[in-house]
Amino acid sequence: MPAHLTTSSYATLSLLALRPWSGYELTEQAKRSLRFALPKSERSLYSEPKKLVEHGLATAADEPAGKRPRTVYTITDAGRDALNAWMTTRPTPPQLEAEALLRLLFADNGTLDDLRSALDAFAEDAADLHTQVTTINSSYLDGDHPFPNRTHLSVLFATFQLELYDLIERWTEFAKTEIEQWPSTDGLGTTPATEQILRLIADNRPILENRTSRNQ
Amino acid sequence: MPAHLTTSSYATLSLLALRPWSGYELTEQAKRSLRFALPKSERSLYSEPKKLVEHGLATAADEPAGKRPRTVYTITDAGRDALNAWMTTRPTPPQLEAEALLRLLFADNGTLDDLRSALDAFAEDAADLHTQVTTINSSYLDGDHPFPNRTHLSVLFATFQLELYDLIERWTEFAKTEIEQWPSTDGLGTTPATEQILRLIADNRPILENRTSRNQ
DNA sequence: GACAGCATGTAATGAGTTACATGATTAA
DNA sequence: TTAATCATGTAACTCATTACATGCTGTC
Repeated sequence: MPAHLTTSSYATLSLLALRPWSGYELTEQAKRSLRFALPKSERSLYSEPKKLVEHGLATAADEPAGKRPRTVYTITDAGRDALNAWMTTRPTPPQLEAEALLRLLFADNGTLDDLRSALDAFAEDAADLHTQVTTINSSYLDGDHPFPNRTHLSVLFATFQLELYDLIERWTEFAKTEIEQWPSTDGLGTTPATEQILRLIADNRPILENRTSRNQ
Repeated sequence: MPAHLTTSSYATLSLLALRPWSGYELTEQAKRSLRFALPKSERSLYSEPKKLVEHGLATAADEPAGKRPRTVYTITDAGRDALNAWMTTRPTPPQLEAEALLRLLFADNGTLDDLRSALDAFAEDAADLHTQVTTINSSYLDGDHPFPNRTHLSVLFATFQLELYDLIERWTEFAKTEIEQWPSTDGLGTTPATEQILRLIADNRPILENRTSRNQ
């Protein structure tokens, strides 16, 4: 009995729905697109297609490139059906993994400078990703999309990334302004600023808006 | 040679820096706080403290509760040093896992209704998390924090979550408005709306602001 | 005193990452 | 022709999740 299908399996299947790919091509493609929605499935895509074949959702064909073996995977009708069915199910909740936030939460184990560096790195990484997404999408204006009839999807998809990275950059600025007031990382407890933020939270009012540019 | 220390190890170590915990308590605590920065370390926290002990960063004491074994872990000086050192290193880039976004990227394998449902679920999950964070933090106003002298950290930490969930809710609204114009999920390619968005991206101008409330 | 639920932990399984190996292709 | 890099895949290992086992605690 083959193992159960995971989100990574369906992501792989979704790629196969576009066209047949070799294992290597799948990992490359995952690095480009899947990475922004399912980062973990980047390297594991050598085992996923095999699982799909076991389930009858794809077929494997050996197409040696020279003397090297090369396996090309193709989706089956059953695979398309499975994909259709998956599309009707409820997606799992979003999860953010951000080590920089962990550093903030436990910042009292380090210095203020450590915390500032962590926040700077957070913003930098977001700016990098921002640039990547902008570059790729700008090229679509020149008709450079690998699947031109899917541009409407990938562009709407990209808007989320851009907003997210923008948020990270704006929030980081805010956080850095807040900690400028701190004499140290530890033991401060409920500072006046903390209390103001807590009131905003309790009243469900926006925080960055109310505290940014109102210089401390 | 014990296995290498991961981010989860340091997260565990950070909790131990607060006070000693049993294995069970650690997993419970992880569900509360760590979950928002490092979602994966929720259940794996039974093996992490053992690894810390192997490295000499924590000690394990058997404190049976009745006849049941119960192991309580305590951080060592070497553990605090390791934590200090970790705090000076660069955090890894943030990663978002969002199956709902995957559904959007490959929406042409399903119906428009499937896509709408996925987006609704995305917003709902964000609203849920939003409520959770608001509830917990509101209680801090009544002095209800388990580590009162750390309130400044956990509240600033929470502001990021709130902004993120708010973004998800706003973006979802935007995305739903965009797809209202679509006759189907597949084959649209570069629609007029898509092209306008692409221009905003290329010019590095904000997207939601420019397209929301300008009714299509 | 029986049942539900909390507290506690181990074991088994499956997923994801890293390291490695090796053939093809291109640049110098 | 050597070196560098790309394309291709396997194997080993670590990590994460799930399932399970068992004892305590309260309550009706």
